[in-house]
Amino acid sequence: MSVWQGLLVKTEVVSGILSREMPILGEGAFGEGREERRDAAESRRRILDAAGELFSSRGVDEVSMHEIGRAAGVGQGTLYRRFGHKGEVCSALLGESVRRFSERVGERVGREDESALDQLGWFLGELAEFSEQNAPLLGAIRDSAGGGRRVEMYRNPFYRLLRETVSALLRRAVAQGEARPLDIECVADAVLAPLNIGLYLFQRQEMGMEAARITDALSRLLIDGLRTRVE
Amino acid sequence: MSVWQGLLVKTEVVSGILSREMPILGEGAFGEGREERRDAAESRRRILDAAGELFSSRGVDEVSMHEIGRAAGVGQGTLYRRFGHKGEVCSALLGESVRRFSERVGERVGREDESALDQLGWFLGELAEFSEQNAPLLGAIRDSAGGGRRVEMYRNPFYRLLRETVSALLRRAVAQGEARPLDIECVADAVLAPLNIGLYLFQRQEMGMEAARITDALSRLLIDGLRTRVE
DNA sequence: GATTCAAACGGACAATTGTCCGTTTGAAGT
DNA sequence: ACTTCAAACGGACAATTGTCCGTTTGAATC
Repeated sequence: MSVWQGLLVKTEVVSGILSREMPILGEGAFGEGREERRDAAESRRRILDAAGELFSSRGVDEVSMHEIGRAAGVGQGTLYRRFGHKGEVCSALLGESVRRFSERVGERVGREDESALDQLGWFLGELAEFSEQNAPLLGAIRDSAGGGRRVEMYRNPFYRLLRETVSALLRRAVAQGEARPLDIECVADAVLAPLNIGLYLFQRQEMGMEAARITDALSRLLIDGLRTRVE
Repeated sequence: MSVWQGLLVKTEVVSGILSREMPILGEGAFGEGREERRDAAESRRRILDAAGELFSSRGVDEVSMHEIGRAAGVGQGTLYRRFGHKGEVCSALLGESVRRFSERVGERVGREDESALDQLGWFLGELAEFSEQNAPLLGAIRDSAGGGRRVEMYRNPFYRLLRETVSALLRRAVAQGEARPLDIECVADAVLAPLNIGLYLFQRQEMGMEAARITDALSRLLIDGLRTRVE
């Protein structure tokens, strides 16, 4: 069971590249096959309700899976059948936020009348804002992706959405002569890396940097750095 | 007990900025206070020997802390007194590699006769090579930095060494007019982020990218991006 | 309504991490 | 050599994660 499993989100980002239905995460609809059985659907809801309650009252890190099961009134088998690990519970709880984020991004990044690099700068700001708002859940998701799940972070649909968005913007920027040529696949990951949740929280909380300082520095480094030289 | 505790390494990097003794990690010498008691020193060695043996025969992820203790012939109390968690065992085992790495870097980055940005490009290549060589231990260290230890990754002396090196190079590049002005503190983290072990392994193994492709793309993005425009 | 069975259920169980605490010991001072 | 005690020792114990498996149930079919 993948971390980002469940709900489908219609994404129409960047000239059709992501225009097909793409599973993101969350509670609810299924991609294919039959619908969830009624008891299964109720367990899912009860688990997520209980988890949301416990997380907001005591903090994500302080709540164990057993505790979630107990509060939801379901056994361990049921809990782990629905959500393979705590990261999946957190991913499901993020569903609504991700949906809003991807819609907001889709609206603006779809337009081709605006500079691609400007849109990329705006996108990085939005992503920072998203991380800021959802830091506890994102942190727990990161924590749960260790050992055999180490690469899961980068294979899930949400990260792929981010990467496809950045790739598409870079592609357009290069095609229109706004940015110099580059290895788009590889650079897309590199552009996203400085906003990984671990580093972001460290800079914000331990180094005491303002959010605007971080996004400004990234814009200057990456966006201005990519821009074709004015000679 | 910090992840990077123990051994001292003499670092003379970049015009004296890191010239004082700086604790990095490892087995052996202590920074201050009395020496380790003989039984404690022997426990440490036995633990590290056993861990090294088990790790190389079965893989880091497949070995538990209890197993290490049993193989080393020490109790759990002793094991956890020496190394607060598995990440610290891995850090200690990395000691020798880190020492060689920092010496190699120190030799070249100390010289001011070479372009700072060229040195930065070389440094990123060395760092990628280091990650490649030590991927299993680095991965396990990353995994162990979760929950309450989420920021530990960025506070440990090894990461600080990396950041100081990058900062110093950026500072010199800006001072000499080779790079345009920028927020050095913030950009140093951003420059290092694309080489974090999780992403690096994903690109190498899952995306099938060659090491040279990754470092080339980073050089073009970051180094060329920072370079002052030729007008 | 009865039959059927894949899916869901729950709770015991195994494995791992990390802590606690009563006992032992190295080494410094007398 | 004897005393002293901070530090180290080991192993039981608590907490958490994740799996297994016998039992139950929803819903499609007859």
